[in-house]
Amino acid sequence: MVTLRDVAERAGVSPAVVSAAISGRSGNVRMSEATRQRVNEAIRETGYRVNHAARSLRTARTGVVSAVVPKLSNPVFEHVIRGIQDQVSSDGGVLMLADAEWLTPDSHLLTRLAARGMTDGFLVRRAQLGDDTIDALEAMQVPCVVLAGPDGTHPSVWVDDRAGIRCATSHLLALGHRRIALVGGLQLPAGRSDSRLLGFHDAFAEAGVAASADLHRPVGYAHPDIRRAVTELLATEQPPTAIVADNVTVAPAVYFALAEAGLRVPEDVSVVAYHDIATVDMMWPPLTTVRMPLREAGAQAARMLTTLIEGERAGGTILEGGAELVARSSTAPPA
Amino acid sequence: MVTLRDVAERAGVSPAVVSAAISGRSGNVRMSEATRQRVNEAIRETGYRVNHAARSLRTARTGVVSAVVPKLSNPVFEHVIRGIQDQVSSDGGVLMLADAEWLTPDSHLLTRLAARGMTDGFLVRRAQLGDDTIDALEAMQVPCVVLAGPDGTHPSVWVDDRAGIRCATSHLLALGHRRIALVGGLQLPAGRSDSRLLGFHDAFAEAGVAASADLHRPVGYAHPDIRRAVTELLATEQPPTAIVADNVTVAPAVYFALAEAGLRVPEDVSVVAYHDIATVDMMWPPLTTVRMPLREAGAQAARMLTTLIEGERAGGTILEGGAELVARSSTAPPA
DNA sequence: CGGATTTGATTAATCCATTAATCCGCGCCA
DNA sequence: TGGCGCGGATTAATGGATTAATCAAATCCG
Repeated sequence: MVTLRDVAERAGVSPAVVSAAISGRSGNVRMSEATRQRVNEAIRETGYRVNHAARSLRTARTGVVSAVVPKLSNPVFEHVIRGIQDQVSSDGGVLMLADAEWLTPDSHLLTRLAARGMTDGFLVRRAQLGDDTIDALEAMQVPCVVLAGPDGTHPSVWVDDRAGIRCATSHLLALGHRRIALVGGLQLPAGRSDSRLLGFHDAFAEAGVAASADLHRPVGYAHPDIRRAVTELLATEQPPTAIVADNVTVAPAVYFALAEAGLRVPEDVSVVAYHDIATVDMMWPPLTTVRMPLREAGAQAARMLTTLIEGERAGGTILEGGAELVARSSTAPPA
Repeated sequence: MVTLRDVAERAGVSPAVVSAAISGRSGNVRMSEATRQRVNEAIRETGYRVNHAARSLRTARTGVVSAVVPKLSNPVFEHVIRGIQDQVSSDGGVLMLADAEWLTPDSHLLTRLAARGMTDGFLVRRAQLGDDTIDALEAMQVPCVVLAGPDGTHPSVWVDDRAGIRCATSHLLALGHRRIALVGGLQLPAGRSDSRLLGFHDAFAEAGVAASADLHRPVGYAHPDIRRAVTELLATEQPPTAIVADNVTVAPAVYFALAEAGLRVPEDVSVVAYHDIATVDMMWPPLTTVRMPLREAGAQAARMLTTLIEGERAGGTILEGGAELVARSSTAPPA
C-alpha cells in the first residue's frame, strides 16, 4: 500500500508538504509552485490514495453524513435524497443512507453509526423516528438536522406543506369544486397544528368559500386505510366531488377506491396529489399534482448540517415558495 | 472523549485486556471471568464507544460494505437491499448505499469510496454499471460481488430470471392464451443469451405450444418506450391476448397503453408482471405477479462478499427455485 | 549593515485501538 | 530442586495522516 510517506520520499520532500498539497489547507506549511507540481506528479506516479481511517483518526472527522429516511423506495423522498447527495458530494463528503425500517429497537443502527464514529452528523425525518431517538443523538453530541417543519427544538428544514396543500386545494376550488376532501397524512397529537390542514383552510378562505366540514381524513399513508377512507367518503350523503391526496404515494389507493365504486376520474371525481413524481404520468388518467422544491430542501438540509458540524447552530427553516401545480388529466370541473 | 485507555484505567487493567474484552478475540491475552466483568462494567460506566477510525487504521478493515443499486426508489430492488442490510447488519457490519444515478463519470463516487478506504467491498448490479467500472474496482483490489446472473468473470448472485419468466408465461398458457407478448427488458448484445427470453420459450415448450413469434419487445424500462411498444403490439393484425411485463415497474405503463386503447384488463387483455411489490395491490385491477426470492439473493450476495473479503473467491451463483405466482385480478382466460 | 520578515520547508508529537512479544507467579512432575 | 507449562495479565510497537513548533535561508528596509 502506498502511503503518504512514500509519496514524500519520491518527491523528495517531507510528509508535511505532501499533506498540505493534498488538503489545500496549508496551515504552517508553505510550498513553491514547483514543489507542488512535483508532489502531484509523485501522487500520480505512485497511485497514492489517502487512508481515510488515518485521516479521520487524526482529524476527528469522517466526511460522512448519514441520512435516515422513512422508506428508501418512497419516490417522494428520492428527490430529497438527491438534493442531499448532490450537496454532500460537492462538499467532498460521502452520504450514508439508512431506511428507518431498518431501525428495529434492538438494532440501534443510529447510535451504532454515531457511536462508532463513522459519521459526522445526521439528517433525519422526524415523524418516522421518534423524538426520543433524536434526543438521544443530541445527547451523544451528534449534530443532527431534522427534515420536517420547525418544532422549536431541533435545527430543521422542510418545504412549505401549508402552501403546497393550499395550491392543490385552490386549483380544485378554481375549477368550481366545493365539496373537497383531504385524504391521508398523519393524525397529529392535539396541540401540534397540522400545517397541511391549515393550507387546506387557507385555500377556502382565499376563495371566500366556507370550508367543507367533515372531509378531512388523516388516516396515515397505508394503502388499505386510504382506500377505506375514500370508500367511506363516497358512501356519505353528500360525497365529495374532488379529493386532495396528501402525498402522491397514496394516490393509487385513491384511484383504486374510486374505480371500485365505479366512479371515473375526472368525470365523476377530481383528484390532485401533493408532490410530483415521475410515475404519475403513467397512471390512468395521468395525475395532477403539486410539485415542491424537495431537492432544494435536501440540499439546504445538508448545508445546514455542515455548518452545524462546524459548530454553528441554526434554527428551523421552511423553504418559502416553490409550490407549483402540474396539471395533468385527473382534474376537471364538477359534473 | 472516552478512550479505551480510560476504560482500562478505571477497571484497573491494561488496554490490551479491554481490547480483548471488546472484540472477543483473545489472541495472546487471557483474562478471568472476574476481570471481564470489571471491564464491562467500566465500559458501561464511562459510556465508552470504540473509535472506528483507530480500529480500522490498525486492522485495515472498515466493516462497511457498499452497495450500488440501479435506482434506490425501485421497489423491486428494495427487497434485495433489505436482504443485504439484514445480513450485513447481523454480521456486525454497516451498509453504505449508493444510487447508480449518482455515479456521473466525473464524480467517480465508486473509486472514491474504494480508494479512500471507507469500504471493504462492493455489491453492484452489473447492467447499470458497466463492466469497465467493475474491472477498475477489481484492479484496485477491491472485493466485488455482482448482483446479476453469472458471466464467468466476477463472483455473482442472482435469482433465476429464466424460471421466473417461465412461471409467468406458463400461467398465461394454462389459462388458454396463445398470443402472448413479452414486453420490457434490455436488448442484450448479440451473443449474450437472454435468460428471460429463454424462460419465455421454456414455457411454450413445456406446454407443447409453438411460441408466438414477433411478440418480444425488449425496449428497456422507460415508461414511454413500454407504452409505445404495447400500443404498437395492439395495432398489429393479430394483437396479443396477454402480456408478460418484464419487471413490475413497467406495469403501469402497460396498463396505461391498454386503457388508452380502450381495452379492459383482464377481459380484453391479461397482464402478468415479473417481481412482486406491495403497490400492485392497489393498481386497478390488482396485478398478478411472480414473486422471486430477492431478499434471499441480497443476503446471499452479502455473505459471498464477506467471504470474498476474507480472501475466499467464489464463482457465479443462481438461486434455484423460489419463483411463485401471485394470482390477483389482472389475468383471465382469453375472450 | 543588521535586525526583522518572509519564504519554503522539516521534525516530531499526536490521534486511538490492536496485537505480537514478553513477563510473573504458581503448581506440577521427574 | 529445577524446569516446564499455563493461567493471567502487561508492554510497547504499529498503522498513516495531520499539524504545531521550529528552523534555515533569502529578502527587505530604514
